[in-house]
Amino acid sequence: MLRHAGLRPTRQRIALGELLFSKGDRHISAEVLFEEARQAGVPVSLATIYNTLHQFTGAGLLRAISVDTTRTYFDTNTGDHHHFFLESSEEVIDMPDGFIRVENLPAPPDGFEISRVDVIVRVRATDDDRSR
Amino acid sequence: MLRHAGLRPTRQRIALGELLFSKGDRHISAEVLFEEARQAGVPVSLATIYNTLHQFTGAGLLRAISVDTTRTYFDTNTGDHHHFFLESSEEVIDMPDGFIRVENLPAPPDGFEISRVDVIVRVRATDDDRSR
DNA sequence: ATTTGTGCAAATCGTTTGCATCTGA
DNA sequence: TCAGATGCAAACGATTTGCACAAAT
Repeated sequence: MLRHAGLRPTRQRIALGELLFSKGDRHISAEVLFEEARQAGVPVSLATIYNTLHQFTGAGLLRAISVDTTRTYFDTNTGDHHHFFLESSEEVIDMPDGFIRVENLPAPPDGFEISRVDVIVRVRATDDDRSR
Repeated sequence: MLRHAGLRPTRQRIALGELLFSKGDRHISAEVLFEEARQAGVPVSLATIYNTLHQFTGAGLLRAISVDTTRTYFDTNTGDHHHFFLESSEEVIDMPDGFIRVENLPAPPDGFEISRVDVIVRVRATDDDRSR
């Protein structure tokens, strides 16, 4: 898989790849992956986590999502789908597939073509106090 | 306007409000607004820019958009509309109104209600070299 | 042997905070 | 007068970078 993506299969890339892709679809931040690696006994530095996430993204194995300005989330599902964002817990979850259809998209500005359409449905707990 | 929002009309808030709202709909970052204020001869600190942007957002005068993890953009158009994001220039522009219809939205997870639906259409220059 | 990746620590960058000072009501 | 606002500089947290060392081909 790594070799196919033009990346040298190193210890840490293999380990991170396993952490990322063997548990189904995930939305993970660098910090969390770092922590998981640490707990799995994989010796890896935070710098390498970032490098790897970006290389994987460049290779099309991951997709970066911006929902939250403070953190970048990486999505292991690179297919065509959209997300819920739980505002309270700052969690990103996949929207069940086959839903959402974006209709009547306007033409992009002249000289531009669509690269991706992101739909993010922000949700909050129903019984939250709405005083803010 | 400020008073109506429960904010004291201070020199800097008035000045920033004018910069923000007298040029039609805008998508602006703290840094850029700071620069504009500086050039307009408005004495204001960056901290106050941030305070003001957040207060305005809290008061419903602005809306924060996250398209780019590095920066927060504030939109002076708080109505129901969506955006194009020009990947090359990191610019946010409004989508002409009356377009885009999001159909067949799945129900939010149990105990949650929709707070906002954001659609971001990322576009890139047509003649860009696609080698990356 | 060469090239590419990794780890560390320091550097960056946007943003936030603490606190003394000022200002609008 | 005095609560609330501002400015400064220091603090922060996520991410990036420079460079010496290690590992893959």
